[in-house]
Amino acid sequence: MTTINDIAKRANVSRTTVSRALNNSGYVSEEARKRIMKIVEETGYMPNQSAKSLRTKRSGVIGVILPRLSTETSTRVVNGINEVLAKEGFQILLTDTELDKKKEIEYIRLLKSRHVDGIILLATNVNDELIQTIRDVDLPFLAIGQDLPEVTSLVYDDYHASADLTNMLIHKGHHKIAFIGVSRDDPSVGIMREQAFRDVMEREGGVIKDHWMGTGDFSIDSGYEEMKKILRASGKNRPRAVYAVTDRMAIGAMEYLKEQGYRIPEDMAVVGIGASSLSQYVSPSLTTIDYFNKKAGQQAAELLLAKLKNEKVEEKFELTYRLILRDSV
Amino acid sequence: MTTINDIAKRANVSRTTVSRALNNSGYVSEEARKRIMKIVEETGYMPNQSAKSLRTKRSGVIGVILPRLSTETSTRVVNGINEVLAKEGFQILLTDTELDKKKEIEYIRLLKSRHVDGIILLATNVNDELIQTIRDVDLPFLAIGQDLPEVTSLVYDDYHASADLTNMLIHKGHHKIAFIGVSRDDPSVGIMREQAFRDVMEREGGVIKDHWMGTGDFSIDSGYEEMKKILRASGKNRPRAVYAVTDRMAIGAMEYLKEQGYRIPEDMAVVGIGASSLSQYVSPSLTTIDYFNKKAGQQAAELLLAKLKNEKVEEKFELTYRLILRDSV
DNA sequence: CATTGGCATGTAATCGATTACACATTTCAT
DNA sequence: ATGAAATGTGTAATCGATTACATGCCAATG
Repeated sequence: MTTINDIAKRANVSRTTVSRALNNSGYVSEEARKRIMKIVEETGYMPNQSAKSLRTKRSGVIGVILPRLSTETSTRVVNGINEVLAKEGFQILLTDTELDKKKEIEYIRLLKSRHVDGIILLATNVNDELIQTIRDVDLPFLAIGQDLPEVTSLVYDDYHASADLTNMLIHKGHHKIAFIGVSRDDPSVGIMREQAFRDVMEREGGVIKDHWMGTGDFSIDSGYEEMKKILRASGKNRPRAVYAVTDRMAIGAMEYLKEQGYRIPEDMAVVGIGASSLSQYVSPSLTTIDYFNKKAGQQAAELLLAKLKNEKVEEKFELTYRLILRDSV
Repeated sequence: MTTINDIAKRANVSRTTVSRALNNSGYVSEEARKRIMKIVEETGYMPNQSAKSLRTKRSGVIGVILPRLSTETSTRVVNGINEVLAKEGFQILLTDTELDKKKEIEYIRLLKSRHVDGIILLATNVNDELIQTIRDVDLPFLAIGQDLPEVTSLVYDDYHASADLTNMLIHKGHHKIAFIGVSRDDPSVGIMREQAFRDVMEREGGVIKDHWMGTGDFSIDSGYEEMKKILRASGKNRPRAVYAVTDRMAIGAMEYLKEQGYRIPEDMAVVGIGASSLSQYVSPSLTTIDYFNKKAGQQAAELLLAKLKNEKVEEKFELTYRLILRDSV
């Protein structure tokens, strides 16, 4: 492996000059610069990033913490992040918490020790230890998906998105709507979306029944199972629509409905949230809400870059969404 | 930021002893060890990885190079890789070439300069400069998806998978099969799959016509467009089945067929490759081939770990696959 | 009792970069 | 002509860890 010293020797200068030439800092004669660059070309020399990072305290690496590596949402966000960061010469150090809150905290520390320049967290929950850890590591930090106090957060407007979706159902004539949510550990998905649903239903005179309210775990299977439970518990007085807080659960619900011979949307309307690629190609195509995840990733990366340049950035950002009306309603 | 020196001072030992305690190397008295560990706990000290890596030449980071961050195949593979590596305390440094061959090479060098311990490349093409670069960086290296000479490669058995799929179509009574492939830049997908198709068709008396052979670009849209072209060019004597080399293109083709009122599979059978989650939920569900991408990722990671431990590993590995028969045939 | 070897710890070199500071030379304004 | 400013280069310290080598102690061995 060639080092800066090798280059210096071959170019007959000190390594100081090589460093200056490479980083465009200080004065270097045109002559020396050319000589150095030529040798750099020839040898394919690349500065050792560990050494550089040790000295400068910057690594050109951004840590990204995901709840799950294999969901479309995560992938899209990472894609957006990467697009922006790669352009600026940053790399992504990826970690996957597998939805484990302990790991979330552990990884924040780990990334710090790995000298990342900043961290983007796709947050799924909010708790004091997490906030404390983020404060401790004292790095440019960005959260996506949950509103973390005193942390720059990009949040989806879950409340209004959910309210719009519910409203739409009601205005299409559905008053009896089943709901498939998730655990309240996840404030955005588990609480906000449900709250908006309940608020709108109440305001607009919809019918809410306890046994029409299911709780899944984000998976397609859980959507299927919850739908089954709801219909079995309902008997004759069944809901005429079902609102699942994620596309995957909505698609699970659709599967069960189709199996049981219900026609969608005539017998039962179905809606989800997320605009997954699945939602577009299932039959009938699923009405859903697009959260523009990729754009969220891009914006997060841009904000992080601004922070790295010591620009002041606001603390809260609300992301936009779009209702996509399709054939399932 | 606390360093090893801070710990040493507070524990009244030299940093050598702290290092030994932390790495379980050499002798450390039980007493000293306890004192050190206690302070480490209290301060939440984590060794600076840049310094460590500079000295030891190992970073605990594995570079992963993807052709595209946002495909299901990539995601599954990365997921498998991460599962295995995380367990061993490795992190993933992610790069996305956006299908650019230049970047592929650039990133290999970059990862080297970042001191990664090894590289896993999801390869999409094979060329001399690539091989040369891999040889140059001289790192534990693993390729997935293409057979790179003199590089440990995990390859999908594209030829036999494609042959099986074609055979299946023929034995279901389809002799007139359209084919939607991709550019020959990609040996595995662009050449092997087509070659197997042609070989089987010839052997089994299938009908191949030039205007039944399309070339897409992996996207759903391109599947749609190619299907349109093929049917328009065919007139009355149209194919009775279409084999697209990826699920996404198959789904695009299905979209067009459905739009035009063809019944699947009665009027036209459709098959793809990849076992995407889409394939399961489109209507009718798509017959496809599962390449077990996640397992491929796991195996790649395991092999890389073996290499890191200086174990000898073979150069070529053939991955298994599974034909999934669904309703589109 | 002298010697050997295990245990515990410390000193200082080292990894490969950046950078404060010093020094020499050239340029330029007054 | 002269001092100040600009230009070009080098010396050596530094970042935070690991590790070869040295040293001292103590118990066991013959």
